[in-house]
Amino acid sequence: MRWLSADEQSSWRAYLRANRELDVALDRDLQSVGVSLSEYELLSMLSEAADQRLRMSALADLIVQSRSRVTHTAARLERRGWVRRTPAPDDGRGVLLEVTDEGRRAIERIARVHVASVRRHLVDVLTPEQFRALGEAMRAVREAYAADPTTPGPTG
Amino acid sequence: MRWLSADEQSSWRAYLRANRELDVALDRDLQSVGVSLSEYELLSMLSEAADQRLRMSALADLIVQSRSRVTHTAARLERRGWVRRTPAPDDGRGVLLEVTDEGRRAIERIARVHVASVRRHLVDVLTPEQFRALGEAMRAVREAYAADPTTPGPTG
DNA sequence: CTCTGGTAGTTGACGGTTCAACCACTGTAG
DNA sequence: CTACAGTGGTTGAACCGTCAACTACCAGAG
Repeated sequence: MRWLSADEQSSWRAYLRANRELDVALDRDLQSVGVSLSEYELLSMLSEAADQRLRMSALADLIVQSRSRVTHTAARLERRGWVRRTPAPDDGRGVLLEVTDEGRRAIERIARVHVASVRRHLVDVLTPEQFRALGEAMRAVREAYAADPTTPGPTG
Repeated sequence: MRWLSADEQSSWRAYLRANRELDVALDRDLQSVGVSLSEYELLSMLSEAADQRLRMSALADLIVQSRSRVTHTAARLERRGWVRRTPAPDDGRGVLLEVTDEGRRAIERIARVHVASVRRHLVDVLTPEQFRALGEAMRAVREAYAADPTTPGPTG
């Protein structure tokens, strides 16, 4: 069994801790305008979609969340009037989620806060090369994950 | 207000998604031996400490979790007999958490699974340079976070 | 047509995290 | 000594995510 070298250990832990700090910082900034990061992710994917609507399952895949979680999150956003459910025309099982006008206004407002937050805590604290390298590495992780047959993803 | 460029957007999203995938994969592997990632982090920090004991607050800072969360997690691990609370000798408010013999055995067993998991989903899917660059970037994020006066950390 | 296996989404219970109080103790000021 | 602000840690309720079950529907086989 191969353990991690001291350097590897250090990098791995930096990743783990920074990750949590970043999460705390981003969530804190978003909470100040009343949404969580996962709610924001859902809203922003939706707002970028053609017609600002997506199937529940497509949404779940995009933001890497379980279907169940998307259902719950969508229900919360629906209660706030930011999102609306409609049956999918082509598939009787499917549901389309779409942004309401009020939701659209909310997203625009929130996006400013969020982008500033991402810059402040991540993008602007790295050199452009560092940030690019980070992106490269994370894309590689995603590819490996997608290619791994034993990781079916959260389909709950 | 400066938005993110297309490249930045792409890297940021890769980070966000890969992050979640990694979390799912690592947690899944750890669940197979009956612990969560945050339980494991607590245990491993404890087992590396001098005398295998740490103050609750020191532990919380190390693993970047709220004090409240550490209290709850420790209570769970205590119920399993892996960890034990003792009053701190030098500070009447303080509590030392220490690993039990049974806990020590459990950690050794679990560490093997976890290291293999980290290698498989992260370290081994990157080139050594990519992984080093990732570590560098994350260390920079941590430094910036620590230097930021408005991020007091989770002290709940 | 029925049967069957698989997909889309929802539901509710359970378990972990967060949040806001809260208690106990420390240490400094008067 | 008392007063008081600050720290260490715990508690319980509310909240969110997970998990397993479930409904409804689709699609292919016979």
